[in-house]
Formats: sequence, C-alpha cells, structure tokens
Amino acid sequence: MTAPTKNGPPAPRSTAEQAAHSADAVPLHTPVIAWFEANARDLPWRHPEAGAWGVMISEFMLQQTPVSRVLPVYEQWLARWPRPADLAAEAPGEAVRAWGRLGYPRRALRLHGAAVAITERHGGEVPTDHAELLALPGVGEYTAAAVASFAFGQRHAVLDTNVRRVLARAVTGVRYPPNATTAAERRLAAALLPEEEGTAARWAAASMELGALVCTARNESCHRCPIAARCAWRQAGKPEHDGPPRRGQTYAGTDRQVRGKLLAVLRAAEGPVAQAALDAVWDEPVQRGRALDGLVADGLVEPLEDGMYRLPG
DNA sequence: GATTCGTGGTG
DNA sequence: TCACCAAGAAT
Repeated sequence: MTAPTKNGPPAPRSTAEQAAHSADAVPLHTPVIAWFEANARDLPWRHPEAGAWGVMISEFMLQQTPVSRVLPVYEQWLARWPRPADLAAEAPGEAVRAWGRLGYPRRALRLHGAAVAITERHGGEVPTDHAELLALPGVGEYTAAAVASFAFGQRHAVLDTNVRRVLARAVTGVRYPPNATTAAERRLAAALLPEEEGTAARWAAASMELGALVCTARNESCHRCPIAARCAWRQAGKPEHDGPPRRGQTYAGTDRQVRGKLLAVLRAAEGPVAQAALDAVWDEPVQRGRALDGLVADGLVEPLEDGMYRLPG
C-alpha cells in the first residue's frame, strides 16, 4: 500500500491528507467523541427503542430537511407504522399524505417502496448489510452508511454535508467543501475512520453532530469546538470561500413550487379531486400542466378515468 | 457531472 | 428583503 518505488505513480496526496495520517498525534476522533458524549442532542431516533426502522425513517426525513421540522412527523410515522410491514400494507398515497410539508415528497414514496422491499426481500427486518441497504429505493451512499453505522454500530465512513464541512475546515483548511463529493473527500474520510467498529460508529455520529451544532455553515462557534486548536481553516485565518459560488436554489415561480401547490390540495382532500380544484392553484396553464404531468410520472398523483385526480392508491 | 426535486427558518 | 441553508437521491 505504501511501497513508493514500483509500478505506477503513487496516488496524489495533499499535505492535509498526509497530516491526517501522522501517527504520533492524538487522533482527531478522540476529542470529538468526548465532546459528543457531553453535548449530543437527545433525539428520538437515537433511543434504543427507535430500532433500525426508526433510524431509517429519520434518515429519509432528514435528507435536506432540518431536525426541528422532522421531529413531529417522525413521531407520527413511527407510532402509526411501527414496523416496515405496517407501512408496506398501506397505499403509497397514505405515505405521501402523512409526509405533510416536509418537502421532496418523492422521499415518502421511496420510503414506502423501501418498506415493501424490506417486507418482501428481508422478512420485514431492516437489512444490516450495506450493499442490501444501498439496493433499497431512496437509499444512497450516505443513508446506507448512516443506517449501518447508527442502527447496527458498523464501521462506515458517513459523509454527509456536516461531516464534509468539518473535514473541509479542520483538515483541508477551507471554509466549504466542494459542491459535489469528491474522491479526495472519500479518501480523507476513510483515512480518518477509527479502526475499532464501535469507535468508528461514534465518530460518525459525533463528527456529524459537531457540524450540526458548532461547525455550522454560517456563524460557526469555534470557541465551543473541541478541535479548534488544531483546525487548519482557523489556523489559516479562516479565509473566505474562493471556489465557484455555492449554487443557490431559486424557488418562486418554478415547477417545484407549482408541484408543491398541486400536491398540497391533494393531501388536504379526503378523496379524489376535480381538475378545476387543481387549476385554481396556478394560473399559467402550460406550466401547471407540466407540473401535474410530472407528479403523475413520478407516481405521486394518480389520474382517474373520470378526469379526477388522487394520491396513489 | 450538472439538474431536478419542497418547504420553511434565518441573518 | 432575499439569498442561503437544511443528516441526499436519482437521472
């Protein structure tokens, strides 16, 4: 692995990455885990009774949605569908309705699909294997690693937006990570991963919590940071972000806004909804039609034969 | 790899 | 006010 003289050129290593490998220093995870033990939030999906299914529900809901908005919906879901088979037995439209205003309602559909797959392929138990998790609808690299780590205590690099920011600052010395996750980031996360399984799982949760509570995107609180003294970004004088502007997300007037308005009508209705009720949410007919077609194509809306629409049955 | 996909809080 | 941000995934 480290033989430098033979075969092809060695993989390029940044100085920051080399520093992360230095063996003599206290490993980065030690002070971060200690901080976590004293400062972790008491979140319901961290309780043992949440189980792997509770962890999975929380991870779906937390994809791009803040904790404060997830909390009440999470409690409702777990109470209503305490096991994957309970959700799998429901119509997908009920998942979409119960999703409420969390946003990105395709996640509700995918979570329902994951429950069906778990029921059919895994005997109703959330699989423990990373590859099997990854094969579930709506589960990507991050969520598979998160469930395997948080629910089953396995050793995986859990690279979410919080961890990426912590590593960008503490190790690489820049304010923000790249827009898309790079191979260098994955290498770095792998290099920092503690050997021992339980320690690795705690590091995953701890580094994520540090990014969520202290090493935040704006108004970071370095005075509360357990690794401020060795933070490369802070040592460099906290230089501003230089790369390409972080892509903003305009919303007003987009198809997404129209889709949201259409789906809100369908969520609020008991049964099928007439075309006229949907037409009322947006006056521009071309965009309105495109948005509705998109919802139907995504399986979020079901057109009926009589010109009515409803959540998928 | 760049886009698309909701919603609401915040500085 | 409004741009930014929030435990990403799929295409």
